[in-house]
Amino acid sequence: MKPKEPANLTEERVSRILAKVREHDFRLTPQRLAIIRILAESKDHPSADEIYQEVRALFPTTSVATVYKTIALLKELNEVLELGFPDGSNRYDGNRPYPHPHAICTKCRKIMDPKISNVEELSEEMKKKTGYRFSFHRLDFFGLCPECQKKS
Amino acid sequence: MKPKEPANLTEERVSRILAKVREHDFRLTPQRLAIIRILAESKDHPSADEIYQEVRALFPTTSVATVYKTIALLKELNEVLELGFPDGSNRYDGNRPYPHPHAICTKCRKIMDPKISNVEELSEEMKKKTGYRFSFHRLDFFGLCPECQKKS
DNA sequence: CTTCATGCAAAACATTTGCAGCTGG
DNA sequence: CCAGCTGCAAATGTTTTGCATGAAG
Repeated sequence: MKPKEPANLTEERVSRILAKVREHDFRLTPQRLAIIRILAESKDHPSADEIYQEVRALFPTTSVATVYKTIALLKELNEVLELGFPDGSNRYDGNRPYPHPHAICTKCRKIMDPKISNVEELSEEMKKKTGYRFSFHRLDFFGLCPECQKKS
Repeated sequence: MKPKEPANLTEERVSRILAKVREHDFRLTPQRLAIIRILAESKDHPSADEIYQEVRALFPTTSVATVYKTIALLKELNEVLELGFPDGSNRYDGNRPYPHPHAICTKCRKIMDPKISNVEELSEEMKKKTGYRFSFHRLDFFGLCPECQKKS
């Protein structure tokens, strides 16, 4: 049993995203609302297909295209973070849509988002050494999660 | 004009990789040798397709499959680093096959590899907070390179 | 010689696109 | 009402796979 976050946190996320959607004059369809809700509720970085399956449970005629288009919309509004992997699998984080470090299990694919200190320092150092002007970053650590360590 | 690395550095990489290929009893075909050489010579993180085009110039009958199989082989031997992106494009680094930070231009796609300090500290902090046992990481900063900043 | 690698084409996947019809505001 | 969204299916782009032929050791 995973301890559920208080509902009001989810609701806060949902209404923040809805506000932004309206603010940009995008339409609020039932499918979009469902996808937004799924992303705001999930703590486990779902894939596009997982989102698709969940929406289907509510709106059986929904197509993958709509899921991808909605995700694209949310990316544009900076309200979802896309985590793409070399094997083609994408995972989405609708709760922390800004760059942050991930701990990713290479066996069960579980992703954790601990808060850690001063990635900004590194960014500053990179900027000085390269002359680039950075707008975002990606920091992932790969290995075995505690459960998978026990099993191996 | 980019200053060419001394040829012996490339040769060092090539023979290190060749040694490892032989050591693991994999065959040394002309195609593999060509791909290894391309990776060792390149300073610019080529894509699979770019490697394919280069090999084709030398061995016109070479297939993409061979390129991918050879890359897979080199990944297995830890002699190439694969950088996958959400859009499906992959880039390869045959010179620094261990995790290291990248500065990636979001416009022209140029990649730089500056050496920066203490990513290990972050790794340690992540380990303490998550209980994961990490084996590698990925750290990329995205933004505009100096040239693209001027143009914009 | 024998096994492994190659090359071709087809398959596999995730994502995108074109378009007719539907619907939110 | 009508611009924008949906759903379907076909297209896309990249990587993988099956299998007959060829070459490394």
